[in-house]
Order: sequence, then structure tokens, then C-alpha cells
Amino acid sequence: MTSTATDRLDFALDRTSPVPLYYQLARQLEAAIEQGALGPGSLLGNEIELAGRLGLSRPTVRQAIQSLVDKGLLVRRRGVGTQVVHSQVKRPMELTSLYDDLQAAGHSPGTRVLTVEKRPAPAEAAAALGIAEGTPVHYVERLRLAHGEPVAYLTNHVPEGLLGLDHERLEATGLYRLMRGAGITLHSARQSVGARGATPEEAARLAEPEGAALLTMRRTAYDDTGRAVEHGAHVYRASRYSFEFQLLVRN
Amino acid sequence: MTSTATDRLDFALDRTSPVPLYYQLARQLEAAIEQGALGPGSLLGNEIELAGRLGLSRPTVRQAIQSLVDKGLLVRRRGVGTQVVHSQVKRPMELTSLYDDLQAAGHSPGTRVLTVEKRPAPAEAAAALGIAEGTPVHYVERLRLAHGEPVAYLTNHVPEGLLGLDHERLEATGLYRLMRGAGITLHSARQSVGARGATPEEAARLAEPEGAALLTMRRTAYDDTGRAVEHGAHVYRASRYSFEFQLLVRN
DNA sequence: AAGTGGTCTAGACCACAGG
DNA sequence: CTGTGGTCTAGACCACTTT
Repeated sequence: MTSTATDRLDFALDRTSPVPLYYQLARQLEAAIEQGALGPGSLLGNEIELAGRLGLSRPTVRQAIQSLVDKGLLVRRRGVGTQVVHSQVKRPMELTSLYDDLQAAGHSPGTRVLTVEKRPAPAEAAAALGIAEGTPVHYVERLRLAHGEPVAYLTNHVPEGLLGLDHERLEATGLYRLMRGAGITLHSARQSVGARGATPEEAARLAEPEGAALLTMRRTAYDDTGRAVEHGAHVYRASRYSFEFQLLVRN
Repeated sequence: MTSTATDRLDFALDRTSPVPLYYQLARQLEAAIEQGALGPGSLLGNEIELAGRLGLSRPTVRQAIQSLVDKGLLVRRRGVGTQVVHSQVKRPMELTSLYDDLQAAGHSPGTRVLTVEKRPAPAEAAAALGIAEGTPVHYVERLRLAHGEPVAYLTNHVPEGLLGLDHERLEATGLYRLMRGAGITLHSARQSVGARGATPEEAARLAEPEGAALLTMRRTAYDDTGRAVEHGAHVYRASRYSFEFQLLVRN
């Protein structure tokens, strides 16, 4: 048996906890990787032995490892072993622009809610939400700020009856957090990112010169029943904002 | 036992095939969903019974189902069952801009290779690739066309010694396909998408007016050992191109 | 109470990489 | 040849949702 980096680590598994064992292990492995206890390229040691040492079955250990492989933190090689991915990646914006808007929306640097009201759905929003044009929907208009400067102008349409929206809650919490709180489980979203020059109105709102390049994003989000729960059309100041994200390739 | 949509389907599993059973099942379920044999919202029937009917163990059936859940085609609900995701999503650009450039690059609508040569790595590319500034690297400059019109101007830096690059192969196949063919397994990429006005040179190359809004993308791609294998800086005509992609939310 | 997915076990054999 | 992950089995009990 060759020496592996996990030999020196001890993992504390609590069988009385409601947290699944594979999840407890995954979290502890992840922490060890982040803290550098498991450096890039280090071998995890074979699954059978690891299972024996932890008092777990091999499938349980595999489930923990697999979840980290899916996250891109580990790489498996048949006949070789499981290694910590060779540096680089690690801690960059976990998913992509969904989360940068969503998560960040919770503890947001600053949001000014300009409009919250019910309106008849315009054609584009109605089509995206799968409802008839003119059906009443929530309409939200927000300005996102960073360091006191405007960064983005956000407009959203949300079907009626899904959740209560008011000015106060939107400034405090962000749209996606409100949805989660209302029992809506987000499942997927379709996005389209483009660019165009600023119209005079947009230029004024965002403190940019007319014609300045803006990033645009349209997004429709769906819950796990396939229902469209939100449609947004947003513009970002290209001079102050870009979408950063990491992709994992499925092989 | 309630009637489920899978009752009427028959799956053909070949135990002599080297293709894993869970994968055979997953492919056939996926095909049934795409062809509409399993419509949106239809129940798959419980895993135990399905396993029994197919002559498989439950974990194997679960593995097949899980792979489709990860793809966003199915949704599991404890106490309820497994359902086909309620329409909508289905067949939109499988991942995101990586693939739109990558896969599409194979059977690309048209690519004009402007430059292929070795150059000392400029500062940005060197930093991205983790090599010393001035180290010789491959440099590639391409114009992407659609319907005979320019759509994007692509520049790439590739470390030496990874693969052979020449004008001919690049026009025929695309960079990422060449890499795969050279035994490089792509693992992840970091991207940054922004926008800016066209410089005079860019305007001329892309047949846009000066100052027109352009989409910009910078990407560094890594293989499964964590090695940076490519860095690209690209500009797209915003009037003719946008990034479309779908996100899956991990809950 | 009944039915579902979620987790877990303790084995087995195979395919592939490396010395 | 040896060691590794990849696949597969046949059970078990639990947690949750619905009736």
C-alpha cells in the first residue's frame, strides 16, 4: 500500500446526525481541499481502504467522492486513483450568471426598487411565461448599485399568485430569495446574453454616455414542475460589469 | 399499483454489450422522452418495480435515472415518484458558450484562418497559461463566418508541444476537436463575457460601424490534470450573435 | 396506512493503467 | 501481475408525501 494524503486526515462522522454520511464525508473532504490539507494532485487513497478506515461501505464512500467529482474538485482515473484536481479552478463563482445575480441578490451591495406593481403582461413576457398576453402579472423595476454607482437596470415579470411582492421585501432580500422562501424550488433557466449601444434613457439611468456598450441579458426561470416563474430583461454597464463563470465539461 | 407511462414501453438491454446497463437504460429513457413516448409530467413508475421488470437491481436503475436527473430531464420527488420534467427545457444548447464554440467548431458554418504561427507569449496569455512571458506558444487568429458574413474574430494562444497546429487542419476541424484528437481531455474552463465598442480595426474586420457594440469573451481552458491548454480572446458582432444557454440549479 | 425516493450495507466481478 | 476505479447485485431501513 502506498502512502496517500488521506492517511493523516481524520474524519468525524456522526451516525446520529440526520445529515447523510456521504454528505458529511464530502463536506469534510471539500474543506480539506480548500484548506490545503489535500493539495493539488494528491491521491485520495483507494476507495476500499478508505471505506474500511471510516467504517463505511464502499458505495457510500463512492457517493461522497462522486459528488466532488461532479463539482470539479476531484478527478478519477481507473488504475491510478482519485486525485485532487491540479490547482487552478477551485473557488471561482460557483455556477454562472444565475447565481451571481441570485445569491448576490440576498446580501446585495445595494438595490434601489423603482417600481413594483401589477400590469398586463406585454407580449414578450407573456410568451416567455406561457400565459396569455394582457394577463395581470407582477412587474418589478430595479437599479443595482455597487459602491454607490449604478451597475445594472433590471426588469422582471412574475406570474400572479406565486408570491407576494412589495417594495420593502425586494430591497431587503432579492427576488430569488423571496421565491425560495415562498416554497418555489428553482430548477433551470434559459439565458441569452448580448450587447447593444445605450439608448438615451438607459444612458441617463446608468450614468453612461449615449451609445455606450451595454451587456444585455434575458432570462426565463423555471421551477421543478416546469412552470415558468420569472422572466427578466436586464442591462449592465459593460464598463463596470462582466459575467464571469466556470464551465465543467461532461465527458 | 397505479398505471405508469413506462408500463407500455419495452427496453432492450444487452448484457453481452460492453456498454454499461445503466447507460443503455438511460439512453433509451432519454430517447423515449425526446420522441414523446414519455410526455412531460408522466410518471416513471417506482424504481423497485421497474428494476424487477427489467431484470436489474434497484441501484442500477437508480444510476440510470440519476444521470437523467442531472441532465435536467427528470425530477424526483420523495413520496411521489419520478416525473419527466414539465416540458419547456428539453433541447436547447446543451451546455453553454463553451460548446457553442467547441462542438459547432467541428461542423462549423465557416472559418477563415488568418494566422497560425509561433510567437512569444504576451503577458496576458502567459499569465493565463501559467508560463513565463515570452515563452514560445502557438498563436491562432480566425474569422468565423455565417451565411458568408463575419460573425466573430477569434484569437487563441496554445502552449507548445501539446498538439500540432496548421492552417489546413484548423479550417477543417476546429481547435477543440483537434485537442480531443490529440488525447487532451478537456475538464473545465473559466470564461468572462463583456461588451465594448468596436475599435476601427475591429469594425473593419467585422463589417460593423466604428463604436458598434461588440460582445467580448475571454476563456482559459484546462485539461483534467489542471494544465491550462488554451487561452482565447474573442469578439462577436452583437448585432448578429448572442450567447444562449441553459442553467441547471443544484439544490 | 401505503407508497415513494433517500440512504446504506457487504459483498462480487470486470476493465484499465502501471510496473 | 497488481492495484485502481467501474459496474452490478440483493437485500435493508428511514423520511417524506399523499390518501
